[in-house]
Amino acid sequence: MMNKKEKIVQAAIEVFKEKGIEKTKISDIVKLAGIAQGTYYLYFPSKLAVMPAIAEVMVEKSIAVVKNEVKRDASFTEQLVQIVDAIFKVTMDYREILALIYAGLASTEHIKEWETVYQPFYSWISEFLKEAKETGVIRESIHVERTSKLLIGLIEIAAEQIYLYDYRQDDQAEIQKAEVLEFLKHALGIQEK
Amino acid sequence: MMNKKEKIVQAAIEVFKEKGIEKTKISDIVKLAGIAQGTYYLYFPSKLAVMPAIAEVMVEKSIAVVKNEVKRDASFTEQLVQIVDAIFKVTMDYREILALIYAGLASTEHIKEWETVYQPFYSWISEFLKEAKETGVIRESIHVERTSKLLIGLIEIAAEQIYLYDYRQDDQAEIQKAEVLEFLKHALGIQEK
Amino acid sequence: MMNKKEKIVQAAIEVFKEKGIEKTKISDIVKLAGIAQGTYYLYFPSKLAVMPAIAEVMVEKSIAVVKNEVKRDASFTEQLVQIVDAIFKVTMDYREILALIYAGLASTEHIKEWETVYQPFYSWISEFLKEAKETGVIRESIHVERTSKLLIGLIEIAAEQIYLYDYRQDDQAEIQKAEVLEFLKHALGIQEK
Amino acid sequence: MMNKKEKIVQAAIEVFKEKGIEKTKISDIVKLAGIAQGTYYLYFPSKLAVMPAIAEVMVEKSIAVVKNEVKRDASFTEQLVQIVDAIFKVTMDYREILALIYAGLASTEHIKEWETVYQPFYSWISEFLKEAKETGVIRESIHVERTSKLLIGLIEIAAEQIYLYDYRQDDQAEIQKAEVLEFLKHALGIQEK
DNA sequence: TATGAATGAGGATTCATTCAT
DNA sequence: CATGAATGAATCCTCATTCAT
Repeated sequence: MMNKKEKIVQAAIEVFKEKGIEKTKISDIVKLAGIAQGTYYLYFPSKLAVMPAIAEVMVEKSIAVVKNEVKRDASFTEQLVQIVDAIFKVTMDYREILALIYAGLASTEHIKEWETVYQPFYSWISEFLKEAKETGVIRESIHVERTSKLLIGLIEIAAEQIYLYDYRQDDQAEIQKAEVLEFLKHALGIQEK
Repeated sequence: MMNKKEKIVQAAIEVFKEKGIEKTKISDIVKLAGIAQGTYYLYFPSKLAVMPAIAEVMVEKSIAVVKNEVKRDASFTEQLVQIVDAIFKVTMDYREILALIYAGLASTEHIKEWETVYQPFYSWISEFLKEAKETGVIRESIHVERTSKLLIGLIEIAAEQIYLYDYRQDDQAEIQKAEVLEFLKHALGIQEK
Repeated sequence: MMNKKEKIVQAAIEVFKEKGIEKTKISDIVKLAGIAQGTYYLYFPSKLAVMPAIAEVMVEKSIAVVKNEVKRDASFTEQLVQIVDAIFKVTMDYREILALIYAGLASTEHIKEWETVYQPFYSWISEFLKEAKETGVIRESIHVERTSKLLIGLIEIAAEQIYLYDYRQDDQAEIQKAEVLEFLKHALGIQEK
Repeated sequence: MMNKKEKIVQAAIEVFKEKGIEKTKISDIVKLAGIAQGTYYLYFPSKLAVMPAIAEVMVEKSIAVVKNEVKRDASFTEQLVQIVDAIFKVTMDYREILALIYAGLASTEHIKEWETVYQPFYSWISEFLKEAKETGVIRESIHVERTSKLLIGLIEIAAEQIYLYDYRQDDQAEIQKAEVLEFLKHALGIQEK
């Protein structure tokens, strides 16, 4: 049984996703969470104050999807494909929330928390790159920490562009994935036999 | 002497930058623009309807900076360095307002206009890549239109990461620029003598 | 045709009188005033901010009633009777408002305005006492300004006691009036032939 | 060691005095009293229900001060001076809370209790007047019960006027006391050899 | 075109009160 | 008796939008 705070965060994610940030009413969130209006304010002092908690959950979800999709015993290239697939999937599913987290965090003092929240994701990718670098699969000159951020950022951007610009999403998504993958392979300097 | 529409757009940029989207009132904008409340609605049908016009101005500024910084007679790699410099500069200067535009457009039906507005920027980069591809400076497999979007997106993301995560901005910015440049060179498969 | 501000003040007096301060909603006031909810806030920044304006109107009403009831060509004692009658009437009619003006003013920063607002009433009574003192109708040792305040205060208090304590108001009011009149006559040292 | 009910009353006096009626929350009161929110309702059925208890404590304080200041073996006039001094002192010290009580009682059905609560004070003054009347020190026509209320009301009003209207309180208070005393002496028709 | 007073729907927030423990 | 987490009704105020001038 979830505690009330978790219920609120889950409900908030759901409703924000459904309605967007402006249209969402606290009453929608608490209705879905199955609690009273006032109870919300026992846990969060304002409408926007859930944002950091949501951000945390979303990043956890992203990591979980990536960890689940990626087969660690596959080849590096295969794993890269899986990572792109996973990030595209998460971004497509949750792009509205991700956008509003960004806007929500940006419009408050919570923006500093973003780095902390994303850190586990970066760390996982860093580790992935580090192994590949050590086995010579990617170029020697890669700086794994900084590259992990560029890599995640690039794939997210690529996924968002699909959503923004293309309406025939299904095939365009595959084309864009292929493009970003090709881009990434060269960027990482993959040398796989 | 600016006409009223321009005054509104300039004032809106100023106020949105100052207060963020939620906190900005039409009354703030018209006060700064020196016009009456009702006059706003002669030019824009709603609060968010000014966003595309703002976006347009901002993208024009971005393109102007890029065109100004890039020397078209330099080598491809030199021009790439200049492009990265230019986009970093614009993003650092206007990142707040750019985030707002994105959020503002995203929260309305105006989001489709984003592509139109950004198109001249993409076109310019596409042309730049096309020439390089024709002269064999970058790899043959590049799809210039899609790559132009990835390239701009990647550089912007890289610049934003500096702002988000690093406080010692001056030296970190240079390191990040170098990293993204290296990343890009490999991604594009540069073959320069 | 009254302007909007006056309409609001009149409606506020009416509704406060009817419902008391806690139970009164802004929506009640604007409904009675025949204006929109938001219009209220064009003229007064908060619910309690009408209070000084109400106070002013109430004191004006009090003075008007007194001036209307008192026949200036009657004897001093007769005029005193009329003053007592007038203040009792006003206090009975508007005691709820008077109480909440007092509470409302007291709970804000507006309390200093009270003196200004009551001043015309004091002045009128002062003048009345001054004439009587000059013609030797009341004792020589009277300080007219200070006594005017005591006199008004005493009559108001006497009227309020009736309201507070006695339910058979009609006859009790007459007894209390007689008592306060007797009290006052001695206090003023009336010497009327 | 105080019992819980007393703690609540004391805390309520403190908080109401500090914040006024509207701004005071039950949570403030219980926090200061050092008890749980629910415990309040074991002793008082509503927020305003504590008002009569506060009133009682305040009136007890008033009576105690009067009894303490007044020397029963002094002459009537001297005792009158002492009564005026005592009521001025109490009113100056507690005028805010007294105003609140009045407003608080007035805004509920508890107002009827005010008479009961004040009764001991009235009785004490009545007794004082009765003795004076019997010994011929004050005029025969005095109705002692009704006059006791007028007397207390008049002195309180006089004291409040000092607070409201005069900032140089020290000397003004003495002048006002002298004025009200003179007023009272005549009103009561004192005949002291 | 320009004005700015007027509108009124809408929702975040508060807080007195309850009740399961 | 005591607790304090939970409740949810109640309302002030905001502010985008309109429209008579």
